[in-house]
Amino acid sequence: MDRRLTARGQQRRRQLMDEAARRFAANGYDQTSVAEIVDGLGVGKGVFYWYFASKDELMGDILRDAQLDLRRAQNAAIRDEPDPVRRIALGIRASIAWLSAHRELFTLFESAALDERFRPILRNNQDVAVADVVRHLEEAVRAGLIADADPIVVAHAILGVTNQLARAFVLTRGDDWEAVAEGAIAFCLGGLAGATPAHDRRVLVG
Amino acid sequence: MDRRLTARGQQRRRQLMDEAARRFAANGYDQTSVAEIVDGLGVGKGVFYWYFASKDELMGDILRDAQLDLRRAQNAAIRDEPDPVRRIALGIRASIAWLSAHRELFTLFESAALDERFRPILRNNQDVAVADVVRHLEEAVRAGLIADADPIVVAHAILGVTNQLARAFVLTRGDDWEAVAEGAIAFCLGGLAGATPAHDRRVLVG
Amino acid sequence: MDRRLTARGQQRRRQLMDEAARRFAANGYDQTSVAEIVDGLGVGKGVFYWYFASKDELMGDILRDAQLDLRRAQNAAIRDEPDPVRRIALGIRASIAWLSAHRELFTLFESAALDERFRPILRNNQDVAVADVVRHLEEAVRAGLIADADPIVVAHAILGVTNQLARAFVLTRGDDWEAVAEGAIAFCLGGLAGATPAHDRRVLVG
Amino acid sequence: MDRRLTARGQQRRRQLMDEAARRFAANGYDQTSVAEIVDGLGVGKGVFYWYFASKDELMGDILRDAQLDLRRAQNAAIRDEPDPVRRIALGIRASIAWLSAHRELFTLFESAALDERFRPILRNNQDVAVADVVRHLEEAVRAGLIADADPIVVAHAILGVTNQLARAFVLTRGDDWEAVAEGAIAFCLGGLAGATPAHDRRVLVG
DNA sequence: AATGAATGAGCATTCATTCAT
DNA sequence: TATGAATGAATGCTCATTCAT
Repeated sequence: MDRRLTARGQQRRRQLMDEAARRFAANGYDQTSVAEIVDGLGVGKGVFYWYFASKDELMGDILRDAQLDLRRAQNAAIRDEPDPVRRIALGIRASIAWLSAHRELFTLFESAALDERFRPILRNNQDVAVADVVRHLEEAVRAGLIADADPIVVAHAILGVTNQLARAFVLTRGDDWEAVAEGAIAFCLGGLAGATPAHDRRVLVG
Repeated sequence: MDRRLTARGQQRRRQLMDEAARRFAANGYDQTSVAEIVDGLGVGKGVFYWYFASKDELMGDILRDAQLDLRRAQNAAIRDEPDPVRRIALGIRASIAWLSAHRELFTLFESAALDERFRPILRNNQDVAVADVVRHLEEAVRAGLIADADPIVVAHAILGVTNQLARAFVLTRGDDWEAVAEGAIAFCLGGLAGATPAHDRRVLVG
Repeated sequence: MDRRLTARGQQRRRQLMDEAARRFAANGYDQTSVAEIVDGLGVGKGVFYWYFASKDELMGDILRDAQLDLRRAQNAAIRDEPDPVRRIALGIRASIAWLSAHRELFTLFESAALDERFRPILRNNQDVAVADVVRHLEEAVRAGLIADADPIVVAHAILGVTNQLARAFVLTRGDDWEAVAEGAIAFCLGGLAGATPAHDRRVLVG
Repeated sequence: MDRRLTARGQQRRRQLMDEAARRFAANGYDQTSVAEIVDGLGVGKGVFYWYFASKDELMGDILRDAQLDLRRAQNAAIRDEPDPVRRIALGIRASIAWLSAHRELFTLFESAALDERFRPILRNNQDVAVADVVRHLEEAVRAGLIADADPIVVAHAILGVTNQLARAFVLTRGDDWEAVAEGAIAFCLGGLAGATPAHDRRVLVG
């Protein structure tokens, strides 16, 4: 589906993606019909297939777009921060902020991760995210800032905390994302022991 | 659907639930047809509706059964352990062991949690799990064993670590569950700082 | 689509094939919808897909069935006839008789022969038919009964005459098939010259 | 759709008809979408409906054009030939030559002849062709050149041979059309007996 | 308890045609 | 003349559920 789109066309395409993302998140991909999406926009069914080759392709486009945006937000937040531990904390903050601002995309990520058809699209991205955190962790270990543990395991643990807290508090209860981010960062740094790594406490961002 | 079932009937019902759980986990609930399930067992379609009122009800039964079993495993592991921090660690171990032994049910939990139709069934259970951990946490705080932080947040963080590591290493890569459990427990206790709570290190089970 | 069918099932399947063949012949394959076929029989749409995996598969089954039947009729007509020229004449007669009795299948053959999707199914059969005639021709040449010409070309010419006369007179005008068969045989034997091959004239069957 | 067309317009119209004929022949009329045709030419969909009122009308125009051209070729080949049998032979030659030069139109004729929507357009023409051959035949019979048989039947037989050989050898196998024409003429003149009509053999053209 | 058969609403997708620019 | 956009009826096919036996 490679069409020369006018400005109006671009806009329509966006509308369709947004409407679809909203509904996919609310009711699930399979439970949402193309008819529902176009009806929600008050356009004919043909419009959909003018912009997307299939429902699957639309989903793929939504996911790829969203991943790119999330990644951009994370990188922007981390840029220029020399301290690797603070970089991790800033990444957690940025992630929760983004997930809070794009709740339906968060939901979409989670269900796509469980779906044979879409997992491949996400997998690569998840791997990149883990690799990023791993890099920070290794730097921090070398600098003696944190304990020496398998960085891949730790990276997954951090992602697990971040996602679960975002899901439980931001998504489900609508809590203030900054407080949630504080909690996530604190737990990741000190665990149950509540200790902070071996440098000053400025690491707690914000 | 409350039938007096013969022994053979009970067995048939089990077969159907197992076959369905396997397929739901592999291909998704919506992507799995009733026809597929009964064909997989080599029986007619009538059999299905003899034992279950609907596909949704079958899913509900599978989920409830599985939750009950997981909960039993967790309680059995914790029973008699006086130290609240060790209870948490034992709970993490038991959870990862169970998820490793019932991978398809783990997958099922995750997708059901995202599905309007089944979330209610899980929600209650998730809440109970959180409440359990919260109880251990509060006791541990009172005993001065761990730092004082919002126990609900911490409980969710622990669940997040546990599930994410189980998913990433046990489900996806098929790693040895005991090593994964060690990693999860270590991270939960000490975070990046790697400190262990203010009592002896025997807390690391196994 | 390999189902164990009861007697009633077999009957339904037949009904569907007959109804479909009639409509395909009348309006064309693409112009005939599955809905039309099942409505014509007063059954639900699901019935169709209980018996056939797809509309294409149904068409294939119809064609294969028909070819088998035509071939049987031809072979039955030829059996026991020692004279190769008479065998050809008998084959022409049998073909025109069959086409007259199954006009809608005749039409179906012709359109399938032009359709990428179904040509493969027919091609093989057409080749077999040509090969059969070729065999008779070669025997007749060896016996000095007919002139020596490229048998493959002649075989095609005979098929061309047979089909065209059947189409023009039996299908379109509804003429008596026996008279048409006489005309076809006469032309094939003698062409415009009107000569009959070098043996007695009993070759003109019937 | 009767537009005053500029030179460029005429050209566009031709382009569309050629592209469409090619695709209709290759994939079938119903299987070919208007979108496919205009995309193949790299123009917008509006162009199509500027030149043709509908897809059906386009097909009609293609068929009428082609028939006219074939008829012209046949007449040009026959003109000035006084011998009626030779006229028939020349007609066969001219037809096979033309069909060989316009294979996609040949295919189109055959499928249109089976289609309710287009048969009327062809029928008239086929009747004219038969009537032409009938006239030659009657003249030949009066002149004592050929045997006396129902001329309408014979005319159809001749068309059957011509089309079938053209289809089998020129279309399908790509054989040299002149050899195929020889075979067709020989069979039409002498049938299996191989006799040539009661005048000199110069009748075999070429 | 179990089977083969049937139902029919629902779905993704196609496509001839029209329209605004 | 030409384009991108839009329409909406129609199509092949699926599937949860029901029914007769």
